[in-house]
Amino acid sequence: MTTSVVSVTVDLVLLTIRQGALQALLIRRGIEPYLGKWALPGGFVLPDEDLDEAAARELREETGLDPRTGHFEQLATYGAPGRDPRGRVVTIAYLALLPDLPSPVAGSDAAGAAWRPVDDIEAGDLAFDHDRILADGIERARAKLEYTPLATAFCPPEFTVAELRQVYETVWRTRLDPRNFHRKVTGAEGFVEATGGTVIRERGRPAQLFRRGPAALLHPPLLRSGQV
Amino acid sequence: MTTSVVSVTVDLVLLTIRQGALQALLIRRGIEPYLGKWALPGGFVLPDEDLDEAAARELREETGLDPRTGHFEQLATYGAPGRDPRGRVVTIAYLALLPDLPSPVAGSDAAGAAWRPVDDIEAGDLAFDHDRILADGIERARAKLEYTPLATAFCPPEFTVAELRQVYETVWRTRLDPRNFHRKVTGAEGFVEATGGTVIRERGRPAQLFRRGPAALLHPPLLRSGQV
DNA sequence: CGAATAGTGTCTGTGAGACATTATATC
DNA sequence: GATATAATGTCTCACAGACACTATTCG
Repeated sequence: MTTSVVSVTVDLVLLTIRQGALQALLIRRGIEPYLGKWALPGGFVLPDEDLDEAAARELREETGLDPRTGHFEQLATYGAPGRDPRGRVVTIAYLALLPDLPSPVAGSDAAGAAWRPVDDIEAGDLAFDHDRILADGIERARAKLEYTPLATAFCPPEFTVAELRQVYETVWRTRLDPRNFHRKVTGAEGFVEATGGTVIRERGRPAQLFRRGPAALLHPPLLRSGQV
Repeated sequence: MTTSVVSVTVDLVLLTIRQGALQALLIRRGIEPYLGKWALPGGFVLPDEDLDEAAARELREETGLDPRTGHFEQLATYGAPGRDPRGRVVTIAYLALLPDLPSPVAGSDAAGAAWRPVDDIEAGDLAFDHDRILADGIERARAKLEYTPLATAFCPPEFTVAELRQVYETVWRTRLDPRNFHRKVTGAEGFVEATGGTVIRERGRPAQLFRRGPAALLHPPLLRSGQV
């Protein structure tokens, strides 16, 4: 039996909603290969580190965020033989859904880091196979909004129904009926809980504030196929 | 930046339905560590092999099956530092849903291989962290039957609605109403297509034969939460 | 007051689940 | 004939989507 000795990295698809657009955190590479190109943040797994730990450490290093903020999960693993010119590198990609951060890129050690609207990133813009990893992450996020309450991961701890609706509209790139959306969100068991507070964003009637509820799955789900 | 040099393997969660039970293919280990213990089939990734290729090769070696039979997808990656006593081994697990095979374990190179009902496999029965990998695979299969037509992957190329229903009943461990199930399956766009043939399994009215349809997702889905 | 946003109510069509009925085979 | 399985139909309730209407703020 032949063993295959390879390097193992983690790469992060960090998604947030800023300025009404779904955005991903990218870093500008400071070393070869792909020097100067944009790439997903990531790095090598340390010898005594579990994969989740490595991803959480990279998240802290790149954003200063605690992985318990928002949502964090393993996405998929990529290991085509030629994906890194330096040799055999297998990367485990992680997906994080984050609220709009006050200090976007706090403690980044990369040459440069920036949030970029995912619609502005075109095929070939990113180093390695990061185009595909990013696309897979976005698709995972879109699908998960249907059956899980993860849209709340894009929101601050307290949010209004309208803000949650804007998350869905931004991620799915659709328009949703505010009245039906309100009824479905407040009717789905454990999706959101009223905090009792209210807030006025611009003008109009004050909106109730909610926090995320305890449900792990949405019953009934909010389907993209419908028009809500 | 420190690189982490590790070995990379693929492990397979192979699921089928035999004798009315959801069963997984296990091999009895012929070498240390865990000599004599049951484990998931798998092996090292070869130097010039993509991960999917390695998993497909292992599938062929263990079962003689072509990966295009049934359904095949990446499940998740496991890499806790102590999961293999020989050193750092990261494993990418794959999930396959297979029809009941005529020759269960054709060309296996393992000391012994057998289909085992998953309900008979208890915590601690399997080597390494394969208990958890198997559990993750079963849960993935259960969830995917809701929103995708993958139940057909457990069936031969032509099957009856009753056989498809038995797949759902076996995987979900529930009873489904045959009449409502028939209406929902034949009503879901692209789930199944009638071949025109009929067959009599034991006695009773002949059943229509179907093949899998072109749909990748079920609209509307078949939800576990309901009673069908 | 009007404009804007938040939230509730009402109506209609469709699907889920419960279950009756008909169809076609074997014994 | 009886029995078993397949397939269709019927009924009721709940939810989805469309959209009218009320509530509460700012200017």
